Amino acid sequence: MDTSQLLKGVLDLAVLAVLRDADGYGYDVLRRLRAAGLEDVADASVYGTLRRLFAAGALTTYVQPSEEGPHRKYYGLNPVGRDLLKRSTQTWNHFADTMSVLLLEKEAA
Amino acid sequence: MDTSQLLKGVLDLAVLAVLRDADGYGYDVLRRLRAAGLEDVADASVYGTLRRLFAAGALTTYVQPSEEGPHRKYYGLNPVGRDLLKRSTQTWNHFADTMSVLLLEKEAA
DNA sequence: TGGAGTACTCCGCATTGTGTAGTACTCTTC
DNA sequence: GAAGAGTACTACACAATGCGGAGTACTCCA
Repeated sequence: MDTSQLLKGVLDLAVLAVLRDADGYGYDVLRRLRAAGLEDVADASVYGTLRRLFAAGALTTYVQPSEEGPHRKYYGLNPVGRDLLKRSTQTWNHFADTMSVLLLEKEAA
Repeated sequence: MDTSQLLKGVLDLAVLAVLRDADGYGYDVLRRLRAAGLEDVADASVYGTLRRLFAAGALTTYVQPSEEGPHRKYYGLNPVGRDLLKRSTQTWNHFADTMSVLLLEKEAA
C-alpha cells in the first residue's frame, strides 16, 4: 500500500522532531528523515513543509554558503516551533494509541 | 491542532478494523468509530470511505430495511478486504513505530 | 404540523504530499 | 575542459482524501 497518505499531517511533526536536535537545511532534513526510516519521503515534500512551518512562524531561517555545492538554507526551531512540536507529539501519541486499540484482535466472546 | 489531516489514509484502516468484527452500515460505522475514540470523524468521510473501499473490491454490500428510519446499506469484509486490513495494519504498525522512535527525547551526549 | 433522530447522496473545497522541470554550484573523470 | 554526478533549492500543476453544507427521505414524538 501507499505510505504517502499516512504522512499527511505527520510530516510536519517529523520535520519538527528532526530539527529539535539541531538546525538543518532541506537536503539534510531529507536525509535525516530517510535515515530514521521514512524512506519514501519526497524532497519536494520536505522543502514544502519547511516553507509552511516557517510561514506559520515556527521556524527561524538563515543562509550559509557551502564548499560542497550551492548555499544552504538552514532552519531551526523557535519557541513557537518547540511548543508546536510538544503539542503535536501529544496529539500524535493519543491518536496512535486510539488506533492501536482499534486494531487489536478481539477475543472470541 | 487539527486531527483531520492525521486521518488521511488511516480512515480506510479504521473502517476496515471496525467491520472486521461485524458487518455495519454507514451511520453505525460512524458511531463505532467515534465510540472508539475517533470523535472528530465527519459522516461524509465515512460514507465516502465505504464507497471507495467497495469500489476497490474490498467490501460486499446489501440493503436492509429498518423500522427506525430509512433503509440501511450494510457493508462487510470479503477476502480482499480482510487481506487489505492485514497488510494495512502491518504498514501502520511499522509507520507508527518509526514515528515513535523519531519522537523519543534524545539523551544528552 | 413541526422537530429530532436516523440514514444516505452529491458537490465543491482545502490541505498536503508528489512528480517534473529548471537553476546553479562543486568536484571528478575522460 | 566538457560531461556527468552529487548537492541544494524553487516553482508549478496534479492527485488523494477528509470535510462542510445542502438536499432527500423515513420514523417517531410532542
